[in-house]
Amino acid sequence: MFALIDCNSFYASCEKVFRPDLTHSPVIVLSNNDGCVIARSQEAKALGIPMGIPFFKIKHLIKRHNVAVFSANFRLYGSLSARVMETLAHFSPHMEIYSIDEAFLDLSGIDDIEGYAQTLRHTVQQWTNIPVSVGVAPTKTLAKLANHAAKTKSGMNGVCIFHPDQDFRKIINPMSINEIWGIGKQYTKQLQKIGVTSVEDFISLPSGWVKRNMHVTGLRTQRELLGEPHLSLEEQYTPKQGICTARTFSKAINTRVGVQEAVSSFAANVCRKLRKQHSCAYKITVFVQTDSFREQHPYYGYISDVLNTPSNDTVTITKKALELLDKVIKPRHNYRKAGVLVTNLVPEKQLQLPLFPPSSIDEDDKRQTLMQVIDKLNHKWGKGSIHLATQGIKPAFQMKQAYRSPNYTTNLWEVPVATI
DNA sequence: TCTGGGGTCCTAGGACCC
DNA sequence: TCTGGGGTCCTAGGACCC
Repeated sequence: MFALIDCNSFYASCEKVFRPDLTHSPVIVLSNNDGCVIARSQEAKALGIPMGIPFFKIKHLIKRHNVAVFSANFRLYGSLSARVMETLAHFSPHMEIYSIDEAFLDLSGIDDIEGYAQTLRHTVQQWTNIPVSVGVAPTKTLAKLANHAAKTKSGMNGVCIFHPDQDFRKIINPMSINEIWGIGKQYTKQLQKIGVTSVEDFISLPSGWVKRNMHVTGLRTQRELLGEPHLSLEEQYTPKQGICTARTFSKAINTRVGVQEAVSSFAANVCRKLRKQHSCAYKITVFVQTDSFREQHPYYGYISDVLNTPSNDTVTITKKALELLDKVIKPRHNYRKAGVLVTNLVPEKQLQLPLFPPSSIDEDDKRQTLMQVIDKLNHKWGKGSIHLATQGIKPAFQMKQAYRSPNYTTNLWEVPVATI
């Protein structure tokens, strides 16, 4: 049996952990640049604040209902996520961390699953102060639906179990197809067109139709809903196949230097992530975009190139990224977004050296040491404490974060203070 | 004034090979 | 008039997820 443990309103719950005064208040968390709503506490959902809505459109609601507003603080959420996952690891030797706020556990061999799930829930609450819901079922896709039921149906007490020998169809059949894991906006639209609206409708579709229109992934989803497991627990860490850093600028940038500084920073960030997972990249892509909301014909340009030798060196990759930027940027445009993407990743240790290396092995070693020092300093003193000059001293692309909470758990100067 | 970021997987189609 | 068959690899684009 698979259990899916999902943190309730995770980012909003994180913001409440060190703010007991907000325990019963509506709380929302905003995306980068304080652009739109990406998380809402239960109380905020009840006020009718939709997911993803631009912040400026709900300012009146915020004022009227005294909603607590936070800029996204991903450091804090990452740190609290680790605490939750460590707690969950006590409950099964087999766990898959699926996202920042979700994990699958293998609960095979547990007799009293209901009691076990309740204990798990209370333990996470007590140890981390984060509320979670638990769904248990014979397949991952069904566990997702069980979790959804645990969250939304009254009387479930945060736990919902689909035993294979029990008639859980009564619960899932009426559910809407867009609750199914793997059926998103487009498929929902397509399915509704042919009159398929409930889980039951979807299950009864001929598999030929599903295969034709939703490919093998759709077919897998259908089978999983019937109780046949087709997805297994992925316990092993797999390195990422692509790494990207992209940002919307708080204000449009109309100078070449401004965009160069942004792209330099993104390249540096991508390299830091590459080194963290011990990978090197062959291919680099740079993209820029003008304002897609205000311009009638916004410009989206992207360009890629491959390196002779894969690298995770900030100087090498930044140089290449700036070269590419020069080719893709058009003058007299107001840029609103840019990004750097690296793909064709290979493990650091298995580098294929070129026949005629451009630099000596000694120089490479020196460069690697330099990167290690940079990573250490930035880890200790904060991102960007030391950086290439091309990233700029006072860059124009700085993010807007007017409502950021303290880094309670990761910065000694921001730990909560108790006064008596 | 104001609209996020970072990933995965799958398929179709083109280039190229023998 | 009529134009093979069977592969591989790569890329772009579209779907999905949180």
